[in-house]
Amino acid sequence: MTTRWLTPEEQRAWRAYIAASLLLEDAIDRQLQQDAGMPHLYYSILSVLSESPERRLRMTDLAERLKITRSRLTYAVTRLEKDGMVRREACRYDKRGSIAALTDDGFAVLDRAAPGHVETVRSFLFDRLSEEQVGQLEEISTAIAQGLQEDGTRPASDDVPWRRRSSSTCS
Amino acid sequence: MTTRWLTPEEQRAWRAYIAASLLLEDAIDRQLQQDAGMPHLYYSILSVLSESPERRLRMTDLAERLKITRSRLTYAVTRLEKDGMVRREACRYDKRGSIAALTDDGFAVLDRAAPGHVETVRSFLFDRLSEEQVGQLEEISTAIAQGLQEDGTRPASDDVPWRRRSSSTCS
DNA sequence: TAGGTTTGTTTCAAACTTGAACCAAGACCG
DNA sequence: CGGTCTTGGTTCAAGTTTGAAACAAACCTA
Repeated sequence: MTTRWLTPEEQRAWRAYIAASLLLEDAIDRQLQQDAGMPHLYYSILSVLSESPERRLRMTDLAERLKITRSRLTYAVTRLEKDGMVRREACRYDKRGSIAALTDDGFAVLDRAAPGHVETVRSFLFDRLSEEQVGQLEEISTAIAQGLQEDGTRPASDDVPWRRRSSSTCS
Repeated sequence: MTTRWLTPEEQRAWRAYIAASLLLEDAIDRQLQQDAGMPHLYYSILSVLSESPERRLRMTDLAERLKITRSRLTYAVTRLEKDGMVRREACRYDKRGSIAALTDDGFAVLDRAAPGHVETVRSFLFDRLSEEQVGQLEEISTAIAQGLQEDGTRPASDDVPWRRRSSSTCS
């Protein structure tokens, strides 16, 4: 099977995409580091928690939503806990489980940083795109994400069709 | 000035984008780590070098093309040099300069890994998009990248309009 | 219900990134 | 020239990420 190389159009799209995503993440990380003292991911953790019922979520569910590994999340939450933004609680129904809960301090920080963050996302992303493009971006991103989740690191193909990990709310 | 929050459409686009970019980078990093023993960025370094005149480039120019900091590049090149993929050479015309040159070994590794890499990019990205969407992705990405480069970490606005760092080829 | 497997989470070492500080070497200017 | 500013690169410490290994609790299943 000979390789199907990228067409010139694909090349251009790919390179532009790489550059844009690098630059964008960088800009957002810098802004949040400045204004909230934490990188984007950490801010996202607070953000997701703040929108969850009772502002708490099990570690695995949190990792799932953020599309990161559990290990990475453990590290991040440990830091956030040290800073008092998050508190870890035991899960009553499953003694293995551990729940991350947003503290009032954490919420306050999020609240203070949110306007600046939104402004940044707006000025670097949405201000540059037409309404149409925003829709296109969503569709493109969704298509990509979907493809990547279906198989993740697919367990040998002789496995069960595919079962989504059920997320027990646990509280 | 009251914050202009993201509209529901923007929210969706933003979240989908974040998820997609995280997942995609992850998948590509894993594939390359597997097949080439190095993360995506390191592979890109070899790739950019391989397309440069004489397969060599000054550190600053390389960093510029890859949209990364010089510090990050220094670290990466040091590793690649240790692995024999790249060689550092002095710059004749500017004694400060240092040039990264792709070695034959480096080229060989690149050559061997390229098909798998392209295949991955294809299957996770381009196979999921229509021809039209590829064009849209390029336009969107270009718009974003452009906005982010113009100002970078803009030096106080009372500065010179903006001058692109000239990239002396130096050899 | 003992033994084996899966699931939820953390731990650990190695690799990588960040940003500020540092050190030359070129560029400028009086 | 001699001082000063800028540019190209590296260094260093602190922070983050990775992936594999370790654990413990829950879940089978015979």
